[in-house]
Amino acid sequence: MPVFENILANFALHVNLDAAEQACIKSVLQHQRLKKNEILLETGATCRNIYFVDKGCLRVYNRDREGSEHNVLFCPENWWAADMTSFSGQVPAYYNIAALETTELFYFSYQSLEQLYIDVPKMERFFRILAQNGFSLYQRRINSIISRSAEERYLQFQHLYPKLEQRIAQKQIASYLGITPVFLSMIRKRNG
Amino acid sequence: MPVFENILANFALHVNLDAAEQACIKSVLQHQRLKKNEILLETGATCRNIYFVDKGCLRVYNRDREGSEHNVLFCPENWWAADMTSFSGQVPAYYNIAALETTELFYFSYQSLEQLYIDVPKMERFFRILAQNGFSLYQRRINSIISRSAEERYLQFQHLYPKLEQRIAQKQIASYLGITPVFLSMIRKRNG
DNA sequence: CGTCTATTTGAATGTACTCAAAAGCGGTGG
DNA sequence: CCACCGCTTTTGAGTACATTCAAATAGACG
Repeated sequence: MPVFENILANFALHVNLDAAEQACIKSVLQHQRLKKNEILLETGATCRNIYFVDKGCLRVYNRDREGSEHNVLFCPENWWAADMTSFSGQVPAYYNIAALETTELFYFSYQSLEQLYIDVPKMERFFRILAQNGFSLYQRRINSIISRSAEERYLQFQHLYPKLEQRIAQKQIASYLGITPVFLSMIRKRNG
Repeated sequence: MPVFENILANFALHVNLDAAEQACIKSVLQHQRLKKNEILLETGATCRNIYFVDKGCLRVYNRDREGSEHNVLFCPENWWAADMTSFSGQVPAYYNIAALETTELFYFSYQSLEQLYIDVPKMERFFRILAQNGFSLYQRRINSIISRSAEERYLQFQHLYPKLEQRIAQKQIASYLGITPVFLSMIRKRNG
């Protein structure tokens, strides 16, 4: 039986839910467990669910024509993950999503979330705020990439995702920073 | 007297509004005209309004420690502009917003939009979808910056903002691409 | 028309990449 | 429990992409 503590705390960051609303949400929330490297979504498929990471870590990435992968986002505990475009329009996804560790998720299917917007209108507000926050996170990330050197971005990564560096492979971080693993290794050497 | 045609068409992309709802929206929509280089929002101030560009073009940018500016977004006709974090939380802004041309805007103040979410719940949906779309636009932009060369990004810029290149200064585009105006000039030379 | 700013051009420099090889580390099976 | 395999990280050398600085040219606007 899953524990709803983290996800309810997450909702509580933006909306106040009464017991009936919480019950309504719990009744449609689904639960899933992923092993390391398991794939949750593949480019071209439709992103049918929006995921809350209860434990573990996901990465959102895509593969370019040459076949190399680029991470756009890490989702450790208490982050939400989806290909937003694919999910909200129910169209083919641009991104892949995979587990970097053994991961436990809650998720809403597209249909159950649309119904939930009707049954619990506060959820519409919650996901609007969530999207806006994601929006501003990305806006700053763009800022960071266009205005800072790889070394500065690496230090920002450490700040945004405390302790994560110890949990995941360096090549994943390099991919997130937009540099090669070789160059990240050199940066790390410089920074003790 | 402003013409509501463009902005109503914009709402209609995501929600169907009846005459009463439209009237309600019109009654709180405000209008503003900006001259070229006029500033709409400055870093540190609170972003009190969310703007719809009816005519002209805005840029969203910030200034780094060394004093140089970095554009994160251009907003020509039919785009929405705000510092989302600042607006949605009513906290100090990270970005500046300024006009690249003579620009005509519609806008909602924070208070009037919060009230509008109550009076016209469809607007909650509209702005959730808007934020999600912005979110996915940025996600792809990050992808583009971390995986493509400056030259490829320049070609993508031309595709995302057709004709805009003719309207604004090259140094603005260079700032958006995260390169120097000098290097953009070299790229343009190569591409005929 | 003159002034101010933007763009172009060129040379030298620095940042980050590729390729290649060696070293380290984690898991699996004997 | 250790040895081996495969993958990740490190190290080094040479290269490509993008920058800085400086000067010349072109454009915009009062």
